[in-house]
Amino acid sequence: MKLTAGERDVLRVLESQRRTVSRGTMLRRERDPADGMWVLQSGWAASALGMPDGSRQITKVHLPGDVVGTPGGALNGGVETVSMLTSGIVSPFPRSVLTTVFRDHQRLAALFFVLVQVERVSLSDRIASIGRTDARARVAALLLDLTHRLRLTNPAMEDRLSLPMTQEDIGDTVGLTAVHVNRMMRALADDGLIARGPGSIRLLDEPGLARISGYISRWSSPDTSWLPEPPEDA
Amino acid sequence: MKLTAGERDVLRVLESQRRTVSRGTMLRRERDPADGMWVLQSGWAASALGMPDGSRQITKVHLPGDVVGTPGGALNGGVETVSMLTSGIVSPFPRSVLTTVFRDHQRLAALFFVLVQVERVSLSDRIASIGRTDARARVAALLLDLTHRLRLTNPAMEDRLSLPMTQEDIGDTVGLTAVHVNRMMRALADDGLIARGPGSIRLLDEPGLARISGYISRWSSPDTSWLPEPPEDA
DNA sequence: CGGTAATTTGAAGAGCCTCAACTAGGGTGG
DNA sequence: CCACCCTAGTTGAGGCTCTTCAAATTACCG
Repeated sequence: MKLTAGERDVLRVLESQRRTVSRGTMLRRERDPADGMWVLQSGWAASALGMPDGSRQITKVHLPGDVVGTPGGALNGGVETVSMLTSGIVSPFPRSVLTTVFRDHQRLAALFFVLVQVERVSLSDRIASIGRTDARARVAALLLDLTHRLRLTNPAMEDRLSLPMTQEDIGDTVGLTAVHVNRMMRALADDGLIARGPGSIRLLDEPGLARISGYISRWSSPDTSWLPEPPEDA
Repeated sequence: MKLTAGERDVLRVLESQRRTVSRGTMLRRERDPADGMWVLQSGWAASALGMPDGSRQITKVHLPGDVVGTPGGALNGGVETVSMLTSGIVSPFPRSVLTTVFRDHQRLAALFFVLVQVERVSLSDRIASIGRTDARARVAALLLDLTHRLRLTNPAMEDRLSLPMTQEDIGDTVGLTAVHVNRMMRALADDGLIARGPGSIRLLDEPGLARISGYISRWSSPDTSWLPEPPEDA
């Protein structure tokens, strides 16, 4: 789909401001007032909920190119803690831009709608993974999910996944303890499904991983046939 | 927030068609072509994913008034199976209406965007519940969630929750077996947190339920301050 | 090169599942 | 009108998965 000049202008505004953030930086804390979203230019981030007992659940791992903190665009209270898993660069996506988009760039607005739907499906898949599959399958599903998403922006990527998450992070994402994540990674390696290096993992048998995890790639191009026509450019 | 005459017209079109459906009816199956969404006029429905081993995970329980099958509005393939938990009435929400809304009713489009964000937050909460709390807490959180949502449309509702889900349904929602759901309901009753009747439940101690489940009500009114102005009516 | 964070491994126990049997209700057909 | 059946709920026993706690090893960073 080709963007019009006007649409490109809007998106370019978003990249005008860039903020370098280090690992562990919290872009927003739960209950903070929500003032907008971010575009993650580089680095990995995570949205997480804190539990009363002190543990946390990562609800979404954000990769470069993702729009981060989308609930902050539309909802008042900050619902999730957004923090950097690695150092990186973020561009603020203020609410005012969202207003402009919905007012003047209908097609772009519809695209954002699609974007959130894709996120929604992704969350549904994680619920199914955590709720109905065992530990090994959950870890496998996460590895496949990250790999497929990274391939979208880097088609050259092969079977090597550079994974800047600690086993604690992984556990917080798939609902396991770090200790058990460690055992499951070992199990996957013992079964020849993956090979582990420092800070990276090779997926030796993607069909095998998909089989044990029930993973289905949903990252094909979404439907854009229903989008309204963009307004004429000046 | 007051809707304009034009906006009301669009929404009224959605209610023009009504289809009566019985319990168990599948509005859409996974992988079916997705042709749109529905407005659930009455009855309860569920969106679910089927797992390779034959089990299923309910990703969302839909109550009267909900827009059901939102991914089908924006995405091509049907990703979830949508089925009726009770008999009820649904109104089709075809994609073409979504196109119209985004083209001619910017503020309404933004409202839909907010709606999906609310859904997204709800899914995040369930992930945290399933991933990081024990069985009793998960059941308690579900009961509270349903109660709070029903109160939005029926403020007169007190502590009695009419619950037309089987224990199997509940288990599929919170990631447990029906057998264990049964034990947890009994435990909640033994602790004086709930009282069980046939087809309904009384929440005797909502603060207590909230405490053990870590449940936080997010169903306060969403932020609408950022919405663009609606177009002038003719 | 020292100190801290992250990973790894073991042992024991808790939580949830599986299997199985039994009960209660609600509808249907004889 | 009752016998029957099918679904849903209930309860018990045993086992497996995952957690917890603890300690040792390795990697990383200043």
